[in-house]
Amino acid sequence: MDEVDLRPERLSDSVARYLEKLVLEGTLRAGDRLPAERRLAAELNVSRPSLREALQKLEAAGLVETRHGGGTFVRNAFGAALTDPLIQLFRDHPQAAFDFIELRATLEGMSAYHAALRGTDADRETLSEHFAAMERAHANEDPTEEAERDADFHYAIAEASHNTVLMHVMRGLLDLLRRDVIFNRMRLYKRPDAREVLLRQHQAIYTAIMARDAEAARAAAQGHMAEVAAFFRADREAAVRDDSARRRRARSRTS
Amino acid sequence: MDEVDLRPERLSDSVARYLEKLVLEGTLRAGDRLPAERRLAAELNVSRPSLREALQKLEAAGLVETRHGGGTFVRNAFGAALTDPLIQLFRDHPQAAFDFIELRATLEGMSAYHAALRGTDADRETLSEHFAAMERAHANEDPTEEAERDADFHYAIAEASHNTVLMHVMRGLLDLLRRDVIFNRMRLYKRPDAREVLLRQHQAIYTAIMARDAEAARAAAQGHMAEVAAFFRADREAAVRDDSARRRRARSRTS
DNA sequence: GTGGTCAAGTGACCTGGCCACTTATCCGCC
DNA sequence: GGCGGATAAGTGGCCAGGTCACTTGACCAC
Repeated sequence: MDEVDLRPERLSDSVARYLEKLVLEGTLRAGDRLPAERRLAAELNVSRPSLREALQKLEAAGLVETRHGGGTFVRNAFGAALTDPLIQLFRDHPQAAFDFIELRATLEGMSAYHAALRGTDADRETLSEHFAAMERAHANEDPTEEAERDADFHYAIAEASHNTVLMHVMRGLLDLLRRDVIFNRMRLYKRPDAREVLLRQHQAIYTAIMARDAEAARAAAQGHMAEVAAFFRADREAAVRDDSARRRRARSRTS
Repeated sequence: MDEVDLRPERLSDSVARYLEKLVLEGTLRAGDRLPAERRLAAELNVSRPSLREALQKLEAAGLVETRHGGGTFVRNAFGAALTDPLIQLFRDHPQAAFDFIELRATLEGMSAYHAALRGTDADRETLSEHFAAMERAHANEDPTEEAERDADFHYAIAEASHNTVLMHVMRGLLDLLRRDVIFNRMRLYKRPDAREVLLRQHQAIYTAIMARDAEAARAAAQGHMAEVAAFFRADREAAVRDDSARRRRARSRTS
């Protein structure tokens, strides 16, 4: 028996869906200003709270932007791509991002370890291909591409570990990462020293697995993630320094 | 000039962020029911509409689910995303249970390690309670109850590790155990020798964490899972023997 | 022009209410 | 004793109507 859900749709949901449709169809274009809440509510024959709930949802989804005394505006549809709810979660709660990296360190270590032990020749071959692709992206100075190939590489290791459950979990974690390309990764990969270091570490993991040295593979993978954590931390600290510098400039201007 | 945004946060957004934090930290667990809107609004000192806007956003993000006359419930955002595919996996490939145990060995090790390092006094207290409950269930010879308390104990360790992401992943995995999708643990717990050994190993993990000995805690947890794997293997072999015998009997009846 | 003031319009937030649905309890029937 | 249906309490869904703070633009004085 398939599960069904006959619950009637919430009013705010159908309103949100209606407005979403208008944006997608192009009836409402980016930059357009929506009618005032009171008016729009009247036009749609719904109460203002219901309309507001719908607008909040659209804003959370990145489709719309509201300015306090100004009005509500349609945003670039492009904006919708970079506002995944889960990503948002990690952005709003920085500690969770650290926990994420810490967990990945352990799982990447386990992946690399078992990949070295149990990887077949076919696994090694695909791994080699992925590593080569990563090197090419690195040479091309294409950070976005490099980040993608990075995720591919790590997933290939998980596959080579021949632990299906680990594979599934890693896939979930890496998907999260992939969707985050724009925020964290770009900043990480823009630093030339970081890109260089990361590539060398990938190389270390790769050679250890190819040499069937399980312990070395695990150590390399964990070291790699430790480095990512360090960069991440440094990135945060750099932001703090920038803040301080900005404050200094601001003060010197006013003095 | 750098872009700045001094607009004050919307009330509904800070409410949403607050509730998000509770879910991330594990204060609100998946399946928990939130207080009624009127009550929760009063507790947070906000109006019901503002709370509702926050809840709508959380629901859109998949963190929460509301049923019309029933209440609002916390959903397992990551856990579900990570473990839902696993249910399918175990149905199609029962032998993936070995992989499951192997992964758990690593994660339980990580949990125990960090629990020993970072666990607070409050964590140790709840851990003690869970361990005591497990001992009671053991003495009462109640396998079902003992298995439940077992899962509780392991989850308490994950909580004490203070890695929120690890916590959610472990919760997803332990839920699979609880729902018995992986193997019939009842059979495991029915073997008196197994129960005895498992309890002793739990004791070892427990004392190591209480003594703040991280390495010992990890070793104990990993050893524990190794033992589970061994029992499981034996159990499977016994099941195979039973099946063969049953088929022989069935054939002899029909002949 | 430039700077300031002022009023209209807007979103943010609240109070207080009604209705529909869900749940559990209890009661009467079988 | 168990089972099905009524009932009551609690819950989310929705609305009306209002206050406040902010933005905007027009207007005015300098």
